[in-house]
Amino acid sequence: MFQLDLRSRLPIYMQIVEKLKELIINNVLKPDEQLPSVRALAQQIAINPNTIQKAYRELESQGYAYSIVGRGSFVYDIQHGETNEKLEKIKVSLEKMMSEALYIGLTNEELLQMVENVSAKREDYHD
Amino acid sequence: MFQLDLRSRLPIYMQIVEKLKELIINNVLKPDEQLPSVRALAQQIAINPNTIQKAYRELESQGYAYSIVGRGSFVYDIQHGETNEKLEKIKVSLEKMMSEALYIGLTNEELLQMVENVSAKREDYHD
Amino acid sequence: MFQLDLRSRLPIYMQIVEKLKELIINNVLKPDEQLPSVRALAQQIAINPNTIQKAYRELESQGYAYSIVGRGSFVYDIQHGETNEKLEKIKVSLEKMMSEALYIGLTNEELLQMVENVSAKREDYHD
Amino acid sequence: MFQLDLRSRLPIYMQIVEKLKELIINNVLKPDEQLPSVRALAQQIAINPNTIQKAYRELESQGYAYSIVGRGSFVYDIQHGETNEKLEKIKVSLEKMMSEALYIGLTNEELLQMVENVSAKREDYHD
DNA sequence: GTGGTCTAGACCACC
DNA sequence: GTGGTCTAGACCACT
Repeated sequence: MFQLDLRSRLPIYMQIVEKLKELIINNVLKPDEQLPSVRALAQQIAINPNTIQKAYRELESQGYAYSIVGRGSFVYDIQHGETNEKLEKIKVSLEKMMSEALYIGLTNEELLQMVENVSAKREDYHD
Repeated sequence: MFQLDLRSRLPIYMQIVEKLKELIINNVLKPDEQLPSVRALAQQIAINPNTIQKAYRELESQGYAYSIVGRGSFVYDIQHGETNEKLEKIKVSLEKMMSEALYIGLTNEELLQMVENVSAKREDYHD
Repeated sequence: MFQLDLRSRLPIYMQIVEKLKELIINNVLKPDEQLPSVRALAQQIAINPNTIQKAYRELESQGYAYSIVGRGSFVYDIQHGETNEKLEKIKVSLEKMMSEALYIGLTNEELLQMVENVSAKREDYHD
Repeated sequence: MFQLDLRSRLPIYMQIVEKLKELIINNVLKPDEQLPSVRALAQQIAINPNTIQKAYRELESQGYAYSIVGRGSFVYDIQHGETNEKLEKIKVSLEKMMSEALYIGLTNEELLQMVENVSAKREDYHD
């Protein structure tokens, strides 16, 4: 589940952030569900607890989780937050990346197909 | 043309890479066209030539340029190369980013609209 | 009345303190009026009595309540006490916060308007 | 300049954050001005560099500073950012604190005087 | 020399 | 038990 690449340029704590965001976005971890404890996850993937905590803190400042001392860390229900700024930023990044993909050889049809796949996948979660 | 953000977290050489990629992707710099010389560009944007060189090396390793000793650097005609790996990578990134955008509130319609915009823009370049 | 946010970073006992202070400040709980008993409040909001007790102790040490063994806890009539220290502290905090608000874009007019609103609200309580 | 209270409940790194925010808000540290380096400040106030870095990171996530590897940390020009959410939050806090101050015994006149003082102080900086 | 990452290990507050 | 703070010390990328 947590396959880290210790040699990657991407810091370990960011890799953990990415993995967890993916689980949250794909609704594997649901709003208000508890994340593994800092110590437990640290032991499980054999990483220093401070690194895990750094990841959780980053997740928190990105609005994907919240922590309560003595209780644990939990998935933030994004419905409660304002996401307009984030959305604008991600739209800019998306456009750049789409342009690059088309340049490299992705066809319009393939791109549209991707959009449909992703959209369909999301709708499943709402069942 | 080269407006760098010296305050960005993104290293300067990577900003230069991004700018050049954008020019290449948007067909401003065409295949086999010569890139500005390291010294010329360094002087133009008031940056250490070493930084420019680093950017050009990175551009090369990403498959967007090639250099001929004693002649200079040129835009790589990506059609000639194998882009499957790159394409697969970018597709993975694109899917992740689309999922995230939908998660934080982008609607399917807005996403489709973005795709159409980007596609339309590309077709213009081919005129 | 006691809507606690179990997801908040603020410890539960401090949330209770804040709520009670709000009720006292807004004259809902009047001087020398009895506060709900530890057990009653604990049951009402489904929280461990120890936590309530801790809140009451904090309220006491902040000068908003006093307790009589065997009788219960009561609202302290702050007019009777020395509030100079508290007042000085809160004035310092207020100035800091006002400066920050102005720095991030609040206008003088908006700030004045806020003062008028708060003042007007207080005068109502005296009716 | 940096008088820390090691026995305070407020973590050291947050005390540093508060001090620096104060300097920024009061225009002592101006936009794009360089903050002391992590190591330099750590040595100056005899605190572990990691703690300073944590403070700088927090300052960054609050939108008051930005850091560039190899260059240093700098004051963020808040004009560039969107501050509406922050402003709404601080307005709520301000109203609560004003109510409390009036309850403890601050008069309307004193409160108005404070507003004028703070406003006047800010206008001076614009000269 | 700059900020950033990571580890190992200690101690604290909260519940 | 939970997350949070702090230290000491090593190593890396960027300029």
